[in-house]
Parts: sequence; C-alpha cells; structure tokens
Amino acid sequence: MEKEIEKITASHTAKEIEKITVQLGWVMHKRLSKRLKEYNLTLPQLVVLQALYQKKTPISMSELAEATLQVSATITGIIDRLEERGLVERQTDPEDKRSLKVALTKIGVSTLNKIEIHKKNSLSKFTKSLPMEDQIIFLNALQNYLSVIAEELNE
Amino acid sequence: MEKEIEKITASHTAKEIEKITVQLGWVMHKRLSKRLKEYNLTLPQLVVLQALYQKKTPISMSELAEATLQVSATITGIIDRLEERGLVERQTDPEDKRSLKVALTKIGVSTLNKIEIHKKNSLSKFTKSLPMEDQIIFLNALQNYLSVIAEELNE
DNA sequence: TATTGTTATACTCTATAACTATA
DNA sequence: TATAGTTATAGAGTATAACAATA
Repeated sequence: MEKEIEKITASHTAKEIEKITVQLGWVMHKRLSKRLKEYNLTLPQLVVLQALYQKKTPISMSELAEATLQVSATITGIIDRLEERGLVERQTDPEDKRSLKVALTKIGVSTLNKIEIHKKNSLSKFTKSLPMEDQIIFLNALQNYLSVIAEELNE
Repeated sequence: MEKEIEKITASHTAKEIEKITVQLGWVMHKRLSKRLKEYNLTLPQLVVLQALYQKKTPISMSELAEATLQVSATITGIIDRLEERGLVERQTDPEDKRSLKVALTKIGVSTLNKIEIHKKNSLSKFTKSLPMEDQIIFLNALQNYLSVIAEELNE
C-alpha cells in the first residue's frame, strides 16, 4: 500500500517537474527576449552565438546545426542575418570545398560579453536568498535533468 | 577573504543556474515541439490552451494575453488558428460588446487530455532515478525560481 | 476619451524538398 | 553516389502602429 502511494506520488512529481520546467522555459524565453532586444538579438541567434563561443574554434554549418538542435536550412538563415551584422563570418575550408567554418568576429565576442555583464548585474532575488549549499544542489539537479532530457531527444 | 570567495562563488552559481535554465528551456522547447507535432500543435498554442484550461472558465482576449505573456495582436492570430480547427471558440460578452470570452471546446479539452496521457507514458529517466525526497526539493526550488523570475518580468 | 480587439505590416524562425557544388 | 550547404516555399509567431466599435 505504501509502495502504491509512493508510485502515484512519483508519477505525479515527475509530471509536475516537467510542467514547471516547461513554464520556466516559457518565462525565461520571454525574459531573455526582452533583454536581448536591447542588443537587437533573438533567442535562436543567442543560442548560435553561445554555441560558437563554447566550441572555442570555428565549426562547420552542420556541426552548428547539431549543437543547436536546428536543421541546416534554419542555420543558414540565422547565420545570414548574423553575418550581415558582422557578428560572425563564414570561412572557406581549404580541406573540403563543400564545407564552411563559422567563426565569431570581435564584434560578436564583445556583444556576448556585454550581455554577460548585463546578466551579472541582474542577479536574481532567488539566488540571493537561497543558501549556497542549496544552490549547488539545485544547480546539479538542473544539470542532471538537462543531460537526461537532451539524451532523450536523440531517441 | 572567506566572504570574498563566497561572493564570487554565489555570483558564479547564479549565472550558472541562469545559463542551465536557458539551455533547459531551449531543449524542453525542442522536445515538446517534437511531441506536439503529432497533434499538429505549436508550443505557443499549447501555452494558450493550458492557460484556458487552468482558468477553468472562459476568459477575455486581454486576460489571455496577460496570462501567456503575449501581446494582444499575437493572441488574435493564435486564437484564429485554434478556432479554425475547433479547439477553442470566441463567445460574445453580453455585458460588454467590445469584449470576447474565449472558451475551450470539447475537442480542445480532449486534445489536452491526450497530450497529458502521452506525457505520463514518457516518464523520464531523471525522476525514475532520483529519490523521492530529492524530487520534492528540486520541484520546490523550481517553483520558487519560476515565481521569482515571473515576478521580475513585471519590473 | 479610454478600452477591447482586429488588421496591416514587416521580419524572424521553422521544416521540407529541391537544388548546386563538391567529394 | 553521397555529403555540405543553399534556395524556394509555406506557414507560424512576434511586435508595433493604425484602426473600428463600444464604453
């Protein structure tokens, strides 16, 4: 009987966590978009810029598509607009003339840095009030959750 | 000195949590969209349907816009498409001829239910592996975080 | 005059399919 | 033939501004 209750509760908790995560994602999306507007950027554009930043070295269009969970045609459009504004540049690959490497420009990097500083200044009340220990636990759970969800995407 | 380190770490954790949350939001978005495609629905459409479901009773276009963090012109478009497919309906308000109430139809409710059942069956590995106690802690932290972020949006 | 909702407009994102040029 | 990337196409979402009907 105990076990039965726990099962129900576990299923309920799982659904609740998913629900809250979706809501959180929605609100974060709105919140970030609002902030990005000051830099005339969209969320998909930021995701692309961050993927480039994280990889450190220029990567191909197809690698970029995979890293951002986008289709290659979508990436073409996003890179078109970012390149037009000088935030990234397409570099030809001497090894394979079909392939292109995309690189962040100096303007691209400095724009990302400006956004980071902006972020730092808007440190949320949430983390201010939460004990350090709990912050770490929360962060770890988030990372764990993210990796499981991301893995499930490829099934 | 101790305090200095802790400050840096706290700031770092806050940024990390925000970063992971954005990534989680992005991946959840992709994951949900994939699933919603089977129902020929988009994420903004689901957000609208869920807002209507949550309110229990029909609400006006402007209330719907506020609840979903959208602008009224956007809601007009989304409701247009949902109404065309019979998932919601616009009802005139006898009290105020300018206003409209939007209601879920039977088809709308049953579609939401189908999605819920679908969700239940895809119980993630994450919650399966996490001890019940930790699930509750995680859920509470998520809810707390969501409410703080949502509140900050209105500043 | 103020409010409710729509329309017009312009742009971004998105996926699919067809295509070009290499390999 | 297969792969990398682009283009063409169609549709959804988004915000702003102008608008019509009603309060």
